[in-house]
Amino acid sequence: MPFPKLSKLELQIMEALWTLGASSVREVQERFPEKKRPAYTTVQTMIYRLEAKRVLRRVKKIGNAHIFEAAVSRDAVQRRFIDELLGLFDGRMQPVMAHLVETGKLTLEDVRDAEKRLRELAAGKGRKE
Amino acid sequence: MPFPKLSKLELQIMEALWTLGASSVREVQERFPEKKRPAYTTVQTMIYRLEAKRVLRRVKKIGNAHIFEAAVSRDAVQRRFIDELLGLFDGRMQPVMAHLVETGKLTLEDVRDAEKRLRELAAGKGRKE
DNA sequence: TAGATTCTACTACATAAGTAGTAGAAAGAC
DNA sequence: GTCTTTCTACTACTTATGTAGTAGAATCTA
Repeated sequence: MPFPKLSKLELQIMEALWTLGASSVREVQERFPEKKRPAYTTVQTMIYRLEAKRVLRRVKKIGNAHIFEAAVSRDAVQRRFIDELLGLFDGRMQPVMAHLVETGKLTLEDVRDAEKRLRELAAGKGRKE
Repeated sequence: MPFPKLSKLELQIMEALWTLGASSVREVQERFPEKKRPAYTTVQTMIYRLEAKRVLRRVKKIGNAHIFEAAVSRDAVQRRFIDELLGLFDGRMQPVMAHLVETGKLTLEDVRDAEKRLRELAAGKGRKE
């Protein structure tokens, strides 16, 4: 398998890297909302662990600080996450969708988009894009 | 807050209880596919822990075995899970939906249903229920 | 009722995840 | 060139999670 599972904090750190691009520990740390900002060394530790897992890598040095960048794509990781979650629900999407709609997480546009995509898929089913 | 977060295994155990209704440790254990079935005492331990968290409770005894039942609803737990997931993605639903469609997790029916619900909500917006 | 079976109630232990402190090296400020 | 700041590289500790063994009580079976 391409890469291991990421925990919540790890994912937050990756989010920072995906958003900011290559960054230092400090930059990642400061990406956390002040209220729930972990200590500098906490972020550092997590980054080191992610490095060990090959999920990110150090690309260069600026001043005395290392600069890190993501080594896996946001999409790949998200897919993995979603699959895990669905696995837990045993694929029963109905309640999931219902909740998304009720909480306004899903817009009509999102849904229409999905519908369009589904239609396309249906039309070309059997083919491997 | 009503109840704590559940880990993956814990969730699987709850799934068993939601599906089977009040059950013994043995019944829950046997709900796992043979290949990845944890030891009896593993399930027992998890059930005890869930009991400590008040997520389930023992309701009676049959023979020398305790019978447990869920003390929180499947819906409530699922909602919580979904919200967590979204939080991690920072609410960006588009990739989530895309992935669901691509992997066939979402049917056209699911989507149409959501669309209908959204329309209803839009029509009655501002109103509660 | 004696032996076999099944459970309970504990205990134990490994790995992961979250959190952070410390010592000393490097760089920046003047 | 010294003083200050900032980082790195370790180390440490706590809680959660997954996993399961053991001793002895309770129940079932002949």
